[in-house]
Formats: sequence, C-alpha cells, structure tokens
Amino acid sequence: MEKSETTLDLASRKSARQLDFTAVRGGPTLLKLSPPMPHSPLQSRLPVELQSDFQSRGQGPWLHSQPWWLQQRTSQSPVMPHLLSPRSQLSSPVLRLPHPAQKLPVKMLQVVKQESPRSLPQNNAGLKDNTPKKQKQCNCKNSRCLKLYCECFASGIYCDGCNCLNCHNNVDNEAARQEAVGITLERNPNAFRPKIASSPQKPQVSMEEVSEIQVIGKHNKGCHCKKSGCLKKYCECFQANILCSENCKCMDCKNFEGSDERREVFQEECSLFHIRQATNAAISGAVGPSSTGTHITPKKRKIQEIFSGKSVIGQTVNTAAQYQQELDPLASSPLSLSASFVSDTANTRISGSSRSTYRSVLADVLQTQNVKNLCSLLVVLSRVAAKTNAEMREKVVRKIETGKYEASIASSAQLLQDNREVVKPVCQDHVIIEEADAVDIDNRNRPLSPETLALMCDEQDGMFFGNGSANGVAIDNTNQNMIQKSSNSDGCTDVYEEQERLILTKFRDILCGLITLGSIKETMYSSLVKKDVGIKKESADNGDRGHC
DNA sequence: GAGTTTGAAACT
DNA sequence: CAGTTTCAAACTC
Repeated sequence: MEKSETTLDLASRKSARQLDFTAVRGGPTLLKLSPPMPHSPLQSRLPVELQSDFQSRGQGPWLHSQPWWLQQRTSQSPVMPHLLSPRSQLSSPVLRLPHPAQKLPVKMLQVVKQESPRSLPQNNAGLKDNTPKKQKQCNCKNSRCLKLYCECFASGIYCDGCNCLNCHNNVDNEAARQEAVGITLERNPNAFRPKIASSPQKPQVSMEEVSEIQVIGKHNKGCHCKKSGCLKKYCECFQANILCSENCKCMDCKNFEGSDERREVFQEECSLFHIRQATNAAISGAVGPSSTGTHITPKKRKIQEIFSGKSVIGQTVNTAAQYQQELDPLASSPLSLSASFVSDTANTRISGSSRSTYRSVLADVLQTQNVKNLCSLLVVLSRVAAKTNAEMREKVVRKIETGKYEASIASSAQLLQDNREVVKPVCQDHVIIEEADAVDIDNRNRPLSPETLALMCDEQDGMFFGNGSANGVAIDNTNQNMIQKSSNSDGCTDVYEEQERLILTKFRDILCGLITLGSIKETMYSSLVKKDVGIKKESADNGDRGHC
C-alpha cells in the first residue's frame, strides 16, 4: 500500500475535521492577508464587477502578483467547493466551515490560477480580459494530486485537463480530496494561503517603476535554496519575482537588491523579451497564428542569445510581466497587425502583476494609415486580380477551343506578372492607393472570392475606414452586388485561386519587407544597446547600482 | 523526450 | 527541529 494512501486511510479514521481555510494563527478573521489595497494590478485585470467587489468588500486581496500557488484560476479550472461557498462546504460529508460568518467571497476566489512560467506556452491561446486562460496543467504521478506537490491542489482547484496520473483531485474523488485538504491544513494551516506577503502597489506603474515592483512582497516562509543562487525558478522568491528576505535561509543568495548577478539576469530577460516580442509580432503577422506561442525554451534561448548579442539595457521588465505579455493575444494575432505594430498606446497594457511597455521596433516604421492602406490595397488588388484572371480564363477557354491551350500557360504567367507590377510596397510611406485604384476597374460585377468579400465586408463595417469611403476606396452598393453575384456565381474556383494567390503573395511580400525593416532596426538597436551596456557596466563598477 | 538538478513538501 | 526521503518543476542535453 502506498504511503500516501496509508496516510489518507489513517486520516479517514479521524473524526471529521473542521476545515477552516481562514483558521490561521491569527484567528478566523484572517481572510484579509494584508491591509486593504486601494488598487492592485490584479484588481485592475479583473472584470469590472469583480473590481467593485474588491472595493465594496474592503478586503485586501490575498491574491497578489505571484506565481501559481496564489490560487488564481479560471472559469475553466473549477475551484474546490469548500473554497467557493459555505453552502457547498456544509454539504461536504467531511469538512465544514466552522462559522457561517466566515463566508468566503465567492467571486474573489474565482480568479485565474496564475500560471507558472513553464505553463505559459500553453496559454497563448488564452484571450485577454474576460476570456478564460488555460489553466496550469500538472504532471503529478505519485501524489495523486492530493499533496502540495501538485500545483493544482496547492492552488485550491481541481485538476482539469492535466497530465497527471491517478489523479484524485477531481469531483469524482471529492471525499479523498477533502481529506487530503484537511490533512494538509492540519499540517500547515497556511498551506493554501499565498506564500508571498504583498505590499501595496501603485496602480499605475511606469517603466521606471517596474524595477521597484520586483522588490515588493516577501516570501512568508522564505526560500531555502542552496545551489541556484536564488536566481533560477527553483527559487520561489525568484519565481515570484521578489527579492529574498530575512525569512529566507538560502545559501549564496544572489537575489538581493544591488546584486550584479541578479541585474544581469534581468537584463538578459529584458533583451530576450523585447527581441522575442518583435520577432513574434513579425512572424505572427507574416505566417499566422500557427507560429505563435513561442515560449523561450532553452534551445530557442540560445538562438536568441546569438541573435541578440545577449544583452539589452534600457528598460527593466519584470519577468512576470514579460511572461504575461507573451500571453497577450494582440501580440500574436495576425489580426492585430495594426494594434501591435503601430500604436504605442496600444502596446502599453496592464499585464501580469505589473504594467510594462513594449514598443515594437516597427513602431516608427508602420503607421496606422499604412495598415489601412494595406487593407485597401488588398481589396483593390483583388479586384484587379478578378478582372485579369477572368480575362485570362476567357483566353484559356478560347485557346482550348482553338487547340492552343499550351500557349496560354505562358500567357497566364505573363498576366500574373503584370498584375504584380500594379501596386507599390505598402511601406513606402503611405501606399498610393490611388495608383491601384486608377487601374481601370470595370470588373465590379465580377464575382469575388469569399476571402475577398470578407475583406470588403470589413471595410463596410467601417473597421478600417471609418466612414467607409476613406482612402479613395469607395464602398458602395456595388460591393453588395458583387456579394450577391458571388453567391450566385457558378463557382469560378480558378479565378478565386488566382485572386487569392495574388493577394497572398503580395501580402507575403509586404510582410517580408516589414520583417526586414524590423530586423534592420533591431540590429541597429542591439548595437546601440551593447554600447550602452558597456557604459552601464563601467558605471556599475564605479558604484552605480542602477537597474536596467 | 529523456535524464538530471533542484528545492519544497512530506516524512522520520 | 533537524535530517532524510519523496516529489514534481525547472533545467540540460
């Protein structure tokens, strides 16, 4: 029989425990772990109704900017009933809340289980704000997910979609799980409480203030690291992005204010983060979402180190914020081209435990107008393509009729080539749509591909053009006619294919150009930063302990 | 993906 | 409470 099973069996023989998640040393009123915080980063990320919950209850959040063990969760990760409501607690055969007055704030508990960095790559599909993120998935094998080894259990949530074996942290094993909770609490009443005692943080944090966030908070128990220097994620303090404190009993600690090693680690993270962001943005725009989700694995890290020159100074971004930003769908969605590349304000978002600002290397290259123009260009291009390809098709038909089919292939290629000369690159200042528009477009009654129609529908929605007729592209009833005709068309798939090929080819070319521009800028930036690093190191050696 | 290292949790 | 073992995440190859 397993040892853990023995434990549980023994426990089961005990009388029903009084489960009291609040029954810590300070007594039952310690739901408030910390003084009320007027506005925490987490709060700012909550839906409005939850933010008001924060305020109306006047309770300091016990969920702070900390790793997975802070019991954040999503709607996809069910919270254990006893954590959710006294009612369910009372229904438990084993565990009961000691006092009805200790009603837990249900909404407060229904927050996202914050992923450990390792889990983040799986979360790129997560959407911003109210859209649930994928929860951390544990890989427990021997603990049955009923011990604190298990991240899910420690977070107070059921396993959901985890890779664990013999999992008992689920509804089906509620009794066993409740017992385990009781045993765990008996051993350590604070077992399910946050490990990090947080301090009030400023609601608005500028880049200059980010480094301060890293030192806010203290590990309640402290770490006991021996070999990691507290600069790896083995260290709970480091993972929580806080400095080691007097609570820690670590050896050879390098996670303290003013530590050169620590600064280097963060500088490296800064560098990698910015480069990865830029690369992701470019790639996601060029090849679509399939290439997103690029969490830095060690191998990738090596590649990026080579690429980056390994050090970038200028802005300190705490790792939690970095990872959180990686999740940001805007940075990886191809539809977010304008938002992620163009607007500086759009790039400043509350993320993770703090705010950080990412400025794309293309920020000065691409303007909003460029993106609008690109969209217009693609629409116009589709029209041109529809026209020329229809002509091509007619020619093919004719030549087939005259037995000269083979000659038409070359002709088709030439036509295609001609099409490609029609437009200019989008990045040459503002794309001259007029030129493309000047092409005699008498093909408005020709059917368009569904993709093209979708593009034009977007235009009509005013998504890009506001009034619908900006930039010289008139959106009129003609499009409606086209849509109608298209739906009634007899399926000119070859025309569609050629249209799409043309458009996608052009789009690819444009994106390649952008990537090139970004790379150039990044290279320039890196070389500048290298110089800066040298200067900063010199000043650091002279006693300047400033952060990047 | 397998193997190793690490440190928290669990146990004695 | 200190020492040891177990465990799963972090990390390396």
